[in-house]
Amino acid sequence: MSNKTKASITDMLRASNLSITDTRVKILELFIDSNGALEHSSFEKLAGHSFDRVTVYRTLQTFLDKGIIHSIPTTDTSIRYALCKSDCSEHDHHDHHIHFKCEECGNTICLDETTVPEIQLPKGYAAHNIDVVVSGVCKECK
Amino acid sequence: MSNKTKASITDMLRASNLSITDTRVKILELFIDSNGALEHSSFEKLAGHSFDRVTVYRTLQTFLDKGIIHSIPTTDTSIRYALCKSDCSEHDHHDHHIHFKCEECGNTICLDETTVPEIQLPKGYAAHNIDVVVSGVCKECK
DNA sequence: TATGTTTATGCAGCAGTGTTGCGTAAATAA
DNA sequence: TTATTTACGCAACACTGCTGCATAAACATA
Ligand SMILES: [Zn+2]
Ligand SMILES: [Zn+2]
Ligand SMILES: [Zn+2]
Ligand SMILES: [Zn+2]
Repeated sequence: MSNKTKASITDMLRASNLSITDTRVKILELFIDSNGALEHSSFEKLAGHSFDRVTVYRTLQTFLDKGIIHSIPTTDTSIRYALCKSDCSEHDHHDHHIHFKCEECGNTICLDETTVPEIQLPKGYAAHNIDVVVSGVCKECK
Repeated sequence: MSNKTKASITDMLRASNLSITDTRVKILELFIDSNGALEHSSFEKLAGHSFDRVTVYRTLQTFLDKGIIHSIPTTDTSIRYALCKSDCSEHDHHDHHIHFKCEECGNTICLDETTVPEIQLPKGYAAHNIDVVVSGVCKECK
């Protein structure tokens, strides 16, 4: 982790009116380093048990609220999170990209270059949010 | 539950080479009656604690394996299941419809009349399955 | 830099969820 | 009806997510 990245992490936190704490910086570092979606249990493993489970929960919830990360739906019981790259803010997420889950390596990634297609809903349904999760084989594993 | 439906339930089970047991019949009845997606905890409530939690888990897993039900991704930790209406079979699910989760009533339903759109993936990615979950307000709640 | 106030963290404890092993009961085959 | 196969129920366990509260850390102010 370069000093440059560390500086941008503190900037991110300040921009969301969050105080700079070791846990928050570390979790953001993990997001940046991982370059993909992380599930909850990953943080404890990756961070080497250096902070409490409860703190991780609260930190992720805070990041979600502030529009720093977004959650990705899964068909298992874990929730995955990834950094918001567009300019999301508090109560105003607008990540409109597709998520890809590789069946080989298990990684889930944000396909930032994609956009979710227009969905034609039956009459009477109003859409607020659309989640598209594609599973298959990623370009590393093919 | 009419006798006619009961007969078709036993047919469903026989078609998948599953023995006819009270639990399996009851769970299929609940699916048919609910007309939507059920999450795990629903079964225990709806069935009035008439069978064990473990049995429910195993039954749902069996139904998933046999292509009788499909799972629907969520951003919470619950998994929702719904009956497959197309002719899915063991190891060969091909439900290509959109799922809708209502933010008002909380219900999740299969929009059987819809089809998932073509998704343009970046080079190197191979898609096996596409899940589209739209959240918003359903036609009952608007 | 030192001090007071606000905020985040860690811990203990709890409820809910999902899994495994094993003996018993039920369903199917004969 | 009996034998064999399969499913069920129970006990026990691990994991997950949450809450309250005391303490520690971060921030604002002087
Ligand atoms: Zn992969
Ligand atoms: Zn994403
Ligand atoms: Zn509704
Ligand atoms: Zn469906």
